[in-house]
Amino acid sequence: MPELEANDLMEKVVSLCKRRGFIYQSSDIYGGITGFWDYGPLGAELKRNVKELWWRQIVLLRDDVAGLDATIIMHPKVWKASGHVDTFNDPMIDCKVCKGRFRADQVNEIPCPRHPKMSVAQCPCEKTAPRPFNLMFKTYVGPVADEESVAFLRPETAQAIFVQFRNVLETSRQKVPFGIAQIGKSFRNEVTPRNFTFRSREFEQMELEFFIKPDEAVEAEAGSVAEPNGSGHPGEPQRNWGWRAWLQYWVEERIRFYESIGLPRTSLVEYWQKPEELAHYARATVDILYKFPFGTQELEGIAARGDFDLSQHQQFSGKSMEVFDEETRNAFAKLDEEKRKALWQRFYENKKVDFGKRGCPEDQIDQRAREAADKLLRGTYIPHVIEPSAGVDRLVLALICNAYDEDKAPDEKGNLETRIVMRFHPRVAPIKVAVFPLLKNRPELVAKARQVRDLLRPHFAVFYDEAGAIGRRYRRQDEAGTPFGVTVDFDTLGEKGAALADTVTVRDRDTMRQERVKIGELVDWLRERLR
RNA sequence: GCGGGUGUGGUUCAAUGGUAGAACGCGGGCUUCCCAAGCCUGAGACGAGGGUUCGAUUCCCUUCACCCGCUCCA
Repeated sequence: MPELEANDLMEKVVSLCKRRGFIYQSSDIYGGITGFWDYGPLGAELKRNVKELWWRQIVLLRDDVAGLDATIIMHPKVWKASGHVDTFNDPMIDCKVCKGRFRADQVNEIPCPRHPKMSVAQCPCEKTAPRPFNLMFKTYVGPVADEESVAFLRPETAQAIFVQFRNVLETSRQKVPFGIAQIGKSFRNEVTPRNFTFRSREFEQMELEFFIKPDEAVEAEAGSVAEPNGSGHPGEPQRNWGWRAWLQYWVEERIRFYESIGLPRTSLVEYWQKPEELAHYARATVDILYKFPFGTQELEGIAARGDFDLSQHQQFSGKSMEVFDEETRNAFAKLDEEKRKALWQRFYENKKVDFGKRGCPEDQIDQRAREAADKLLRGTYIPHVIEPSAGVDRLVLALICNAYDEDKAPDEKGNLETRIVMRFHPRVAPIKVAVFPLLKNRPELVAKARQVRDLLRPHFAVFYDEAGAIGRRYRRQDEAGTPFGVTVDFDTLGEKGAALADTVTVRDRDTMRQERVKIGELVDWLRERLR
């Protein structure tokens, strides 16, 4: 494709999305609503395919991940424990002059950026009144809208997984290491939704919380903790993997996934956050970015979060989030005294740091860290977690941007015309195969084509079309990204002899070349190419 | 949240203080033996609200949405 200006490309993508029914503005007839988008017929299929492929890859094809489907509204304490309420509930004051935003309770201490000798409270700049600034959508549960009934729409799906950790553990017969996966809607009242669907206020996430043993437990069991070699897929999980190896494993697994649905590796960027960028509870975070026309932006974040989340919920709920791990207990029992002591010490030191970060009272830190280290030696610990967290909508947008292409194709008279074609990977293509009678005014062709449609329909997403010239119908499907077009012609009816009878042409979206395939073999032929 | 820009059929664009046009697309019909062909025909728009005016899609105000730059982004 000739290099398009990024802005032009986005405009073309947005207009195609509307024209072909991938994405519309929410509440379009009322003028739209900022930050909300709807998926039309093709978009809905595309998005479903993405979610199903993720679920298949993460849950169905593995022994060690279980699924979950939790509610959007949860007990408000969930967001207390997670930190979402406190971090974002502070009233903020915006300065209209310097555009700064300050916590209302700090304006007396913070110097004004324009008048550094004065505090924000003292400076003459025009400022807004203090306003609550919380990115969580608030609602009320039950008929009375008072403070008692306040609840929030979840700003991420992850917390539901932590909250149901105990239940899943007990009913799924999983043992650490294992994961819990969930796909679902999340809501953030973003200040500035921007870039089409990239940052929306209502969006969908695909999140996995993969629970692993603390490194000290791994070392007790395996003798040492594997040092990942920096880059590349580390292969099948091993019992000596600590969090670093698991992190790398999931980064590579996820990149492979993106490649498997058609995003070339060259379109992706793997970004290891610098220590100063990390959230306070994160040990490491790797972003997988996609080179969107409007910039290289995050598709997925893979965070090593230690035991922060489960610990928080244990503290706030009073319910234990610990697991008893027989292997760990037995391993520690067999260790010599010196090694056991060394691992105890290391775990204890790490715990002290963690408790400190979580705001544990100074005078309790030491004792609680000791208790946790003692428990570890008896095989009881709070699992650590690796969290691959992906945005469905931004992935769909990436697939659409990646698929958009223009090339030149000859029309009926042989003149070259611009052809817009969505080069979706067949796995994600909304429609897998279109079926056409070559001409619609020949009842025999139409009848046969409908038979072929009915034959394929139980197996694939099929679109049947008999309107207009055959070339026009091919082009329509090019814009929908349909990888295959099946045409019933006169050969199919046996007019050129028995050898071609009951064969159809299959037209390839990308090459526009055709191949004759027997109707009886069509399902298998297509299935092989749609895998 | 701030500043700038843009809002006309599904899409992309025109014109106008006095009946809003086109191209492509879409529906129906004819035609057509493989890549947006042709013929006939049909449906379809001034983002919303207010104001000025005899009359507003056009001028003014407000609002909403989208785009660009800042800001924000657990």
